[in-house]
Formats: sequence, C-alpha cells, structure tokens
Amino acid sequence: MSSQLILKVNKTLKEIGRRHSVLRDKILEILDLSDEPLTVTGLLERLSKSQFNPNKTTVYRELETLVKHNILFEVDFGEGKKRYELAGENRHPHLICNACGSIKCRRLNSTIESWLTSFCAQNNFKMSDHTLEFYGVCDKCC
Amino acid sequence: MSSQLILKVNKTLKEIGRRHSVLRDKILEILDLSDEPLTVTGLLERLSKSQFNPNKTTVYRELETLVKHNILFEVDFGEGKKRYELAGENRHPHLICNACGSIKCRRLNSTIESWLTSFCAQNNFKMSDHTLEFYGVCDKCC
DNA sequence: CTCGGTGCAAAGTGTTTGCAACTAG
DNA sequence: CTAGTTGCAAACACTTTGCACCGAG
Repeated sequence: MSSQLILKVNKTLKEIGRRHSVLRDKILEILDLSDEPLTVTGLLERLSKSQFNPNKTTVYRELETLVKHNILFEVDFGEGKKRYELAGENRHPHLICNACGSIKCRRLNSTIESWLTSFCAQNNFKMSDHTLEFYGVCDKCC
Repeated sequence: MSSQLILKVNKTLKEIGRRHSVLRDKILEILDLSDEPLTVTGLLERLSKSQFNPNKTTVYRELETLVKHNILFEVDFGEGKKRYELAGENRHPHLICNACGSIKCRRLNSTIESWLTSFCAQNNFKMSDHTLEFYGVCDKCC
C-alpha cells in the first residue's frame, strides 16, 4: 500500500474515533504487499519477520475493525479459516491451485458483473455481496 | 431423494466396498428433503426427530465418505462451518438472505457456465470446481 | 483523564484422531 | 472372519470473551 493509501485509511479511521496504531499500519502494509489474501497465522508470521509480535487476539480484533469499516475484505475458501485482503472497489474472484496452493486474484469484467446483477434481479434478490472462486490447477503446475 | 436414487447411491457405494447402513440412508433422505444445505448440527437435529441419535463423529465420517465419492457437495458460506447438500450434475449458486437466513439453490444457465469455463481457460487455469454465492436480502424480506 | 489499543488466560465452536467394540456380508 | 461402521473421549484448530493494564490525544 502506498503511504498515501495508509494516510487515507487512517483518516477514515480517525473520523470514526479510532486512534493511530503502528500495528495497524504494519498489518495494512503487509496485506498490501501480499499478492494473496492472508490467514491470521500467515499475517502473524509476516509481522514476526518485521519484528512485530502482537498477541493473536489483538490481530483478530484489528482485522474485525478493518472489515467492519470496509477497509478489508474477509474471504473464505472453505479451508476452515478466514483470509483477509485489502478491499478494492469490488469483490473479485480468485484462482486457487489445488497442487501448489497458490491463490491468484482476478478482476471481473463488466459483462459478467452485469450478468451477476441481473441474475439476482430476476430472482427478486437484493444482492449486497457475492463470492466467486475457482479451484483447479494453475498454469505453473501444468 | 426417491428411493430409486437411494438405491443408485447404495449401488455406487457397494462397488467401492462400502456396506449398507441405515444411518447413511437416513442422512441422504434428510438431505434430499431439505431445500437448503445443512450443517452437521442441523443434520443431527433432524436425525434426532427421526429417532436417530448417532454420534457426531459418525456423522462427520459418513459425510466425509459421501463427499469423497461425489455423492454430496460440501459448501461453505463463510459461517465458520461446513454445509452439505446432494451433489447434482454441477455446482450451483445460492441466494443467502442476511435478514432471515434463508438459503435458496439456483441453477446456472449455460451462458454463464461457458463464461466461467472460458474465463479460466484465458488464465491458463484448469478449473475442476468453483463456487458462486450471493448475499443480500431475499424477496420475502423485502 | 478518557477511551481505544494491547496482552494474557480461558472459554467457545467446529472438526479430527485414537482406540475399542460391534456387525454386515 | 474381515473390514467397514459406530461410539466415546480426547485432542485440535480457529476464533471469541473477560479482565486488567497501557498509552495516545
């Protein structure tokens, strides 16, 4: 995350009465540098490499706050644990490799996005969120 | 599930060396009658109403077997627990209501199905499975 | 000072494992 | 008999809660 984006997030948080926290900055920075959504364990490992050793509970609470204010997305690939990634404008699909475990983020094009919207409209369903995930074998794993 | 379908599943299981089990029949029957994927807890409650009181572990193991042999699909709506439903030919999306908690199963049309396939192909990704879930407010909840 | 941030221990919830007894085929 | 089925207790993994202390603003 550019420091610019960190500033923006901190401004948002300040408006809702949150104080500045170095740990939060670091969490956001790590998630920004990561090319895939991280689990709490993965996040703790990376924090540790940066000489941050926060309590697990603290991290859970920080993530909860960030998700609640739409700064992070919580994603779930059926692994029995949650993953977290920076929230862009919209949800995006992931390509999850069953061989090497890699997770690649992809963008939805407007065609499919409008299809998803109209699909819900046809069902009289007011969609507020959706998930679309692909499981298989990535290009590198042949 | 029609008794016909139960027979078909039992035939499949017999071929791979599984014995007949009344509990398994009942699990399949309950999942067939349910209009939404069930959690282990939900399944146990319904079994109990039918005078079946199996150990939780037994149910977990039975579900594991049925999923492994593609008789059931495991679905995950990010609730922190798995749900199970009878496997049709293909995966299908669900409409999950945040207000009343209802879950409705929907079919994918061939247009979107082929889009999903070509999307993966474009990314050199050999898709073997996918999930597509919608969260929002259902028609009954306005 | 006040209230949010943090740590620690314990509890909660869903799931899996180890082991022994049971039983369908 | 043999190997799949079942039960029970315990272990596991992930997450949440309660309580006390710290510290930014």
